[in-house]
Amino acid sequence: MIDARLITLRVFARCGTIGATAELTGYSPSAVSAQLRELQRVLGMQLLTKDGRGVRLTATGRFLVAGSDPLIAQWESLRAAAMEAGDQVQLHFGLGGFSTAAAQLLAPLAATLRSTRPLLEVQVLEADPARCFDLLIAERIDLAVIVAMQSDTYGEDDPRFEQTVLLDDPLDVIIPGDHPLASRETATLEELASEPWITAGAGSTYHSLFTAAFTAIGVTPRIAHEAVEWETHIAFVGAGLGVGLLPRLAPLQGAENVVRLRITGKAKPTRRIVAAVRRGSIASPLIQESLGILQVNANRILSARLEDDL
Amino acid sequence: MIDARLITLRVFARCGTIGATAELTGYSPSAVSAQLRELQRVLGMQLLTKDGRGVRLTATGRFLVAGSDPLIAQWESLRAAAMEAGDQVQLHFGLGGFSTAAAQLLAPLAATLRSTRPLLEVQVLEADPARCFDLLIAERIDLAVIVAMQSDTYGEDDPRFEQTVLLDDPLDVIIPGDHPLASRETATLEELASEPWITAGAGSTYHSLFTAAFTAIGVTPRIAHEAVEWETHIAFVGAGLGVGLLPRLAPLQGAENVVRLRITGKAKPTRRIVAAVRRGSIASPLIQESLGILQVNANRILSARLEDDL
DNA sequence: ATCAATCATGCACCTATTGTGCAGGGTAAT
DNA sequence: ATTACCCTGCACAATAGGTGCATGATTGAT
Repeated sequence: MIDARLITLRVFARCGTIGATAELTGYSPSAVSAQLRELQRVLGMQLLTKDGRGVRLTATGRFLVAGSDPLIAQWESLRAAAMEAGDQVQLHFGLGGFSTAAAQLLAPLAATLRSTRPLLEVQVLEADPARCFDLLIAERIDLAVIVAMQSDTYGEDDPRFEQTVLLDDPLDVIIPGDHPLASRETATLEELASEPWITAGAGSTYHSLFTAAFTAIGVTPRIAHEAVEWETHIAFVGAGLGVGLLPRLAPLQGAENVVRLRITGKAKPTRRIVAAVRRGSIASPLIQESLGILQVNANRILSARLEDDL
Repeated sequence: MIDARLITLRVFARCGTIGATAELTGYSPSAVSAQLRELQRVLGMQLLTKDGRGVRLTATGRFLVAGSDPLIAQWESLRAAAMEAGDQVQLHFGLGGFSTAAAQLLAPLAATLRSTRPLLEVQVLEADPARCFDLLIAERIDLAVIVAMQSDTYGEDDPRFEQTVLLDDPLDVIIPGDHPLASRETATLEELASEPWITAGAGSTYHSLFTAAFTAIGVTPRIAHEAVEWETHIAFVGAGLGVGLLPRLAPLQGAENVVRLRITGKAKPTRRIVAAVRRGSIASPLIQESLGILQVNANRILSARLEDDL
């Protein structure tokens, strides 16, 4: 119910460029440009200034964007309360998440919702955590399952979101089958410190997890290779190119010549998996139900592990 | 920036019928109907139910409308703060008021604004107090100058508005020039209690002022005639049909055979003239400036009276 | 009981908002 | 200087959203 042009402005405040805003919102750059111009006209405010070859928010623009956070939250909250009060049915629901989460948590959620709410059209978008937040701002999705990250752009207590912890997913090490430690059940990071490591590209979510794990024990690992998909990681390890970290949730699915070991010792790196929604919307019955389903699934995974560990 | 369809819903909540909503918002009934249907669709809520030959808000609808009050206020507040912070210029400004106020207070205000803000397009709508509030809700006007009234629909502390007292305008009596009291300067209501009275139609703002004045002294006046315009009141009095009340602000403008007397005694009826704006918008620089101008004019009127009284 | 009045809504039609795609112009980087 | 990048203006197209009239349903009056 908040004017779409204001949403566009908020997305622009995140992206900084018209082009990126267009990509994120699904409009063309011309449309974004025209929308923002129109917004300035109806409000009688100058929100943008030319800045080099791009445009930049004015002080007024930044003020408006910052001030609109509580407005959005209040609307979400009102909408949620009305849905709750009226026992109404929602007809569209956008979910976002990264690959493993999408597979392990979002897919079952979507399936369950499809059966409990036949009228609901569920849409799942695979996207990395940062983009998930962007998509939440752009109102392209309503709920995201992501790896918690303390990036410089989105904090845990960002006024635009509310986050709920789903589960802590520990990282295992994967090593080649012919590695000296391959017959072990567990290993410490220190034991593997001098190995050639395979990691994700700098800037990705996993890279920061990776470096955090090693700075915790005061070691700078030697990075031999970079891979994007877990499947590639595993293949690299299987080819004997080095060792790597693999989240417990990511399946090893019959890989040749790769062994997975639990990490013990002081540094036990984990990734925290959280659900994020726009602030205010958490009271919505659909969100509540979804969070419940996610939590149940997360607990199922956790208890399966406990049995596994016995 | 709040979706126009939500505004329409709010207006409907006031009016109760699609037709009245259309009239107030300036749309056609079909458009209002379509808008509300579309609103229900995008929100996935049932807001209206058939009720006889009309429609009625559902519980969800009422909930949503009530909950949207703070949302609107917050937006107005944000908008005002941004205008203030950015020193921006507004380009449209809608004013509303009833006849005397429009003439005595709104006209000078509009004139002043036209000179201080050449870019601003000022629009004045003449409407009675109740309709002014409706027009504020419908966002057709931004500021209204009205007679304070404790009607059943709009209270002084309505969450949708903020009101500022401009001046208290005393009511005088007007009597025919050949009346026994015509040579006096003042009179009490009691002295005139048995006269035939001329008043406004039941339901109008002035009618309630009129009755309030007489219930204060415990008298039920005999109502001889009803008139809408002050000019008609005056003409009736001039024709010797009875006596009437006339606000000090309303000019007697060379009427034949009519004398105006100040009212003294226990009951000194006055009408309180206030400015009303949508809640939150009062911090806007344009509103602030306008209220200042109105206040200056009101004080000018008051001091002119003081001189007059000497 | 009939008739008229009152309301909402569906439909055909139209307008104008709002979108796209491409060309152009200004600015920074190589 | 050349290239690459980003925003914007323009012609054009889609479509959301408007009006007016006819229709159907319901209430109140004659």
